[in-house]
Amino acid sequence: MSNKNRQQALQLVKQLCQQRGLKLTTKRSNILQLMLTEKKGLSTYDIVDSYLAQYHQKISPVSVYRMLGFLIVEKLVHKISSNSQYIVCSHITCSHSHQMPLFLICNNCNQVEEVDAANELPAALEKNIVSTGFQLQNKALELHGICQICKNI
Amino acid sequence: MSNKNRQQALQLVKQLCQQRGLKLTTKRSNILQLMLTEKKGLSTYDIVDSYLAQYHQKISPVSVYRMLGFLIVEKLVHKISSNSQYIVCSHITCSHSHQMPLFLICNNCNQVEEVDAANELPAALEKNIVSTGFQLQNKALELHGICQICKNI
DNA sequence: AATGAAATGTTATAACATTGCATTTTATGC
DNA sequence: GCATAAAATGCAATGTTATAACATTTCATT
Ligand SMILES: [Zn+2]
Ligand SMILES: [Zn+2]
Ligand SMILES: [Zn+2]
Ligand SMILES: [Zn+2]
Repeated sequence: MSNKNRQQALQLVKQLCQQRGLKLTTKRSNILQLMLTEKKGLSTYDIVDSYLAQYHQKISPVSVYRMLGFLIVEKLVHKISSNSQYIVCSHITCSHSHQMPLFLICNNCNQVEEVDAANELPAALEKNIVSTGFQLQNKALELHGICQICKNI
Repeated sequence: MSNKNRQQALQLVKQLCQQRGLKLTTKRSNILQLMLTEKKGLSTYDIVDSYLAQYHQKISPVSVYRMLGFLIVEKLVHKISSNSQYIVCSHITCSHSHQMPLFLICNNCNQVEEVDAANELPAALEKNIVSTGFQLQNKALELHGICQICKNI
């Protein structure tokens, strides 16, 4: 994300936190900024390292977990559970709500692209499981493969 | 899985290993049997505990990882990466090959049901990602929710 | 300034996974 | 049968991801 877009995103998040009565503390903000500069998924410990590099300040993994927890609850960040990494929600700059995000995770470069399930996909999925009586809760799909950039290298 | 079906599955796996020139050692077989008795996903360490309880013999986590690795390579076992658990492939008793398995994982009881994507689902998924240039590799979908049994409790 | 709630720090530990090397088991050629 | 090599397993150490328990700091409210 470009510097300008990052500033804009941060501004919007600030507003949003104010609306919700939440505190976007310096460290929470720093972590979010840090994540906004990356299109890649980051592990908790990646963030710890990156935080030190960027802000010349140590932060403990425990704190990072807690701050990620905060950001996830507020739907600003997603956890990619298949590889224990975290990304900023692609909808952070818009009010757009999710229905069924698809995470396209590159096994080569770790980039994660978040797109929305469109057309008949949600219905097709539902149709596939309705006979089992299973009730879907987490509707995000984590898809692993090779991104366009890596494919063309 | 019933005792009879388990014996049958084991018999088939034995044959299959012979065909492929693989050794289904006692411990590998024990682990597979152990997993066949469960519809739940098991973690590596669950298997360590269960192995001790069933066979009165200690086995190290490292060994379990290796044996799971063997079973996964041979497509007899799946890893559910979103919760680090392992299940026997539902197709173990048939020659049926996968195209796109759906793992329906109960967040309450941990049961995993493996069903095959049917009808327009694979095509719908492909249609959703084709414009991104992303090339899907691992086509399994891990879906979290509540199973029928837990829903009705 | 006193108070209390939220955030953050600190330490320990749980849970999941891999590496490297030693030993045992098994298959194979002589 | 026996030597040899390869495969499987054991074992110790370490790495990675995550949470629990408790202490301290920060900050708004009174
Ligand atoms: Zn999102
Ligand atoms: Zn890539
Ligand atoms: Zn399967
Ligand atoms: Zn259940």
